[in-house]
Amino acid sequence: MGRDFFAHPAELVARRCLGKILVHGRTAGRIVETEAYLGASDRAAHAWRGLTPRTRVLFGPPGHAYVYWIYGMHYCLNFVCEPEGSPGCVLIRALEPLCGLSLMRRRRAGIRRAEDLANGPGKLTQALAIGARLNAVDLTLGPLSVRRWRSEAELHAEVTPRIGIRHNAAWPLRFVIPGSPFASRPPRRAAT
DNA sequence: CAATAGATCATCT
DNA sequence: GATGATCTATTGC
Repeated sequence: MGRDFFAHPAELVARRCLGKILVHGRTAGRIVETEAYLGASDRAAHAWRGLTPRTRVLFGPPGHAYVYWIYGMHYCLNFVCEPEGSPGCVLIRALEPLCGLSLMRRRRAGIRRAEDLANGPGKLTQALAIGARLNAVDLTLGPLSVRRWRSEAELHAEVTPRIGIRHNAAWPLRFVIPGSPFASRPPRRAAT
């Protein structure tokens, strides 16, 4: 996807990312779950406090990766959205593994089910080997990129509150492909 | 199945 | 010095 794909409000880009393919080297997966993070109005967003050394990338031009280290253990991957100066971004929360499955299994030792290889923000960065070196890279140049799968129409999205945050916990900014077994939370079984 | 503890460190107050 | 956009293993019902 080119720069124009990312140069829109984060909610819109988050929705449109569903079904797209995230590629890094020989590994790739279909994006099945995303979350939008906004700017100064969104206390859950890193950019809420404004421009700091860490959030510099978020205030830059769209179409770049924002990779941050969290809980002393994990990396999370975001796509910078909106025009330069506006810090909205999209957190990639889960992938359906498509290419390089054996490599992913090696990176995620001990995982048996394919559904568990990349069904969480920290898991997918481990499976695709996404780390601090990829912070601020341009997604339109590679080696990290987002691609369209065939000419798929915009998917219907299930919209829910975001996960794991304290502030604005009710805002409906999480987008999931309905029924996907690769989302970070399994679809609730239908009531009888 | 649900709840919880522990790992562990960059970032900002 | 506290906090956090998490994951895994373990415990308890």
